[in-house]
Amino acid sequence: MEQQDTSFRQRVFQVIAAIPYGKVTTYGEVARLAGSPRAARQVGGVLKKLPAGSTLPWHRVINRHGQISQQGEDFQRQRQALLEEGIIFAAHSTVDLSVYGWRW
DNA sequence: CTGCTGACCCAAG
DNA sequence: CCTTGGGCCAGCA
Repeated sequence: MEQQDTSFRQRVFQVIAAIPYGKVTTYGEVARLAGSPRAARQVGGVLKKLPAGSTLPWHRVINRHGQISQQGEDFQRQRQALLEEGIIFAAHSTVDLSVYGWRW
């Protein structure tokens, strides 16, 4: 089988790195693809500690409601990044996952 | 080693 | 429809 001695964090990095430009996914999906379906929360924990200069497309990860789970400046930053990829937010800052969702 | 925390999710009411 | 409560699980003090 594949290598499972890689840390959870490592696998999360790989999963997120594979999200195509213009697409988004949820924390739950990332957790599932990383091998721990119930560790959606921890995905956020990993991203929170992401180094500032990371090239990882962390902004393409949102919650299952199609909304940004952050607040404050980070919220604004993420929204900006998504808008620049052509991802459109509805009235209530909602992303249509049936349109932009990755591997749905 | 123990306990607390959280950029979540789901089932019930 | 919205609100609660519980679980889950990796990180870190």
